[in-house]
Amino acid sequence: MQNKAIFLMGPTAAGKTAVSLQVARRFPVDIISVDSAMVYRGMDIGTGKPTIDEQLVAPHRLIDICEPCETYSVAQFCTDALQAMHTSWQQQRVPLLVGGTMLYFKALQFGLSELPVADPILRAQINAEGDMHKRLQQIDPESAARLNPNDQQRLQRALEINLITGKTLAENYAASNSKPLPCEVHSFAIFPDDRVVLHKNIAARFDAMLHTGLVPEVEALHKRGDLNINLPSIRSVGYKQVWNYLAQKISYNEMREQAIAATRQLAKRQYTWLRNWPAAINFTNNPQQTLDSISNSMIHSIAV
RNA sequence: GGCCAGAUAGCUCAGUUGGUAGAGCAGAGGACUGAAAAUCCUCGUGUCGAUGGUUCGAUCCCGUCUCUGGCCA
Repeated sequence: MQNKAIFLMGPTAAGKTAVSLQVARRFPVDIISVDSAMVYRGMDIGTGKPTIDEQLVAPHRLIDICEPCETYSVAQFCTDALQAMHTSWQQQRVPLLVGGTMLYFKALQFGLSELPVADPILRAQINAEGDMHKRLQQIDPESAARLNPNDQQRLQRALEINLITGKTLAENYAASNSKPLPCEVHSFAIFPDDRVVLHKNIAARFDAMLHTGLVPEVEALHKRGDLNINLPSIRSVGYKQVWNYLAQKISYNEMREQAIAATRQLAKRQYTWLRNWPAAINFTNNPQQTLDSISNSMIHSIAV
């Protein structure tokens, strides 16, 4: 029998967790988180992590797998997710991949090229030398033309790959065959039809996070001493704004407004991914649709 | 009640020595190969508070009114 997997995608605050738990109550699935922020330990409230009780409904993978001082990555995710999926298949269970980190979904399903891992020392060097766009023009004009001179992050990465491999980005892409996911994928996406509804949900959800102790949670991270605003963990939505509030750079009210706005912007980028998703998606976009009917169609799709 | 300062984009404000206006934020769309909840690109017509007057022409000058701050009573 062909291995199968379910993808459940959707913008933040769309209700993915509730749907995944409903499916888990009715079908033997392992829930694999596809979320670049839930991987960090100690970041629970702000990432909307399933609670301890919720995590008991079904096995949850790729949650709390690294420290906030570490840097997780797409490539690491692909390795970890694939391993978790194999475990599920061995146990005759179906992996249910749930999350909103769309690059992770894409890389997992369609594969990544084999490229060198990030090298912090080399990156620091690249930064110190400055004028990344000009440098890239000299060694990889094609990539330099494609990248915006202001996109420091991608320019840095392109230079890094060049310096390590001695080859251009295109040459690297061509040289390696990216491996697509070796299974049948059933993709679902949920999101409110009405953006106003989503925006309301986002604001209500952030206020709920504040009520349940987001500020003390970030305060604990702040006090550790080994974290800073440049880390991927602390830069994530909500954490960054509370961090700035604790550093007395913004007021409580500004923190709240900015965090909610940042969440909306995140959701907007997630909508862009979903609209242009390269594979067929079973859109489940009616906000009135019950958990039961959504989970029904998901279970039905793999049961046949 | 008197005096002063405001009233311009959803918000905060800039500006026009009189020729109907522009930034930041928010918002919308897009890109996306080891930081991706990141990073980056594109998009700005709004009775310039209301109403009279001066003027070829007023959001800008003058009068009156309304509202909001502040000060004096």
